Amino acid sequence: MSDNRTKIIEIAETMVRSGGYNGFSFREIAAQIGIKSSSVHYYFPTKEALALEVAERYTTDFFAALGDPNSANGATPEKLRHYCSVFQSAFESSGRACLCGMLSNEVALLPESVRLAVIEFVNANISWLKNALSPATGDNKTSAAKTIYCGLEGAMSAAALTKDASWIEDVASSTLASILGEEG
Amino acid sequence: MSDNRTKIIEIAETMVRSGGYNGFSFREIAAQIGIKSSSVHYYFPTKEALALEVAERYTTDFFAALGDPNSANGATPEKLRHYCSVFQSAFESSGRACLCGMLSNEVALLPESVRLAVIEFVNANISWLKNALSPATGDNKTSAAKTIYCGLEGAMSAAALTKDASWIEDVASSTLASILGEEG
DNA sequence: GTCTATAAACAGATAGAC
DNA sequence: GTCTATCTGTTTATAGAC
Repeated sequence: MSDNRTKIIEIAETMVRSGGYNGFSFREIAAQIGIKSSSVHYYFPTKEALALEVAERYTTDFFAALGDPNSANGATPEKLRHYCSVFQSAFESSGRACLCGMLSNEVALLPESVRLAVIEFVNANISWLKNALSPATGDNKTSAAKTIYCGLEGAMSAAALTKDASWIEDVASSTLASILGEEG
Repeated sequence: MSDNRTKIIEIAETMVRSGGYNGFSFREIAAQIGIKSSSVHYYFPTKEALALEVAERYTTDFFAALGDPNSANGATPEKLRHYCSVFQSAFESSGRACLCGMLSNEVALLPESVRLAVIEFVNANISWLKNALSPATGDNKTSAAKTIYCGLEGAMSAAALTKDASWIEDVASSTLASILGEEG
């Protein structure tokens, strides 16, 4: 695996998380590495191919950080707090919003393959949360999962806008308090 | 007020809500009206000026739909349900995400005046919610307001991605149930 | 108020030399 | 694997005719 190939994906991720799908270009990625845009095309024939690989790598890394929701280690409260902390460090290490949260808003201009990758990220988050929630949540498991996920995505967006990580902390603790409270 | 001026703002709003700040162009707006891009420049000298007016009009219309949070008509539960319904109809009438939620993610590429307009929208939402929340919420009023706002923004984004309005319904009812439950 | 014409920059993408 | 050169189309924006 070439070093430049990895650099391209990393720079592209940063740029997408700053300006969305239309916010990155082969020319600017190349300039940041010190090569020409045609060399970027050597690794990724099209913009769609590059964006897709960025989304897939982001999803892989994100779920690697999350770990197994069915793990015997830790009960529901610990698992949910861990989930929130992954969002928090995703923001704090970059000062940027979630890649897939960013792309979600841009459905209309995404190539089909990228759109499907983003939907996959969302579905995987809901699944993870449903597995982490204890049976006591009952019939509302899906709603609870959606509420946690959407709250954190919205909080990351507000945190990026205001450059203030406390949005994520506040939303996380408030949301978890009510959901865990209901579980007793 | 010229008819075309209004059309320009309306089309620009639709386009920004589809593809963000980089997702609209003078040429395409002109084409949809049936004029030339130079005629769009007659009304709005720069892209920044147009985007700013779009954001301001969106904010004005949004808070007109919300009404006065201090109104004597209706208690906290009714006010909060009304707040959620405004997000819901903003999605259902367009199938698109929130204009300011969209732009929030794109801070890095926004002109300063537009960035400030988006922050103003966010702050105004938090203020509205804090006024609508009953004193019983106590010290956590700000966190509760942030949680409601971020949850709905995230839900609008997911709804736009999946073309499924139920995200907003689910997050709204789940979030309100816990906050109103805490208030007794 | 709308047009033509144009500028200067940038986009994604390709062909072919080295 | 990286380069030069180039194509085609797009962007924001301006000058000036009508």
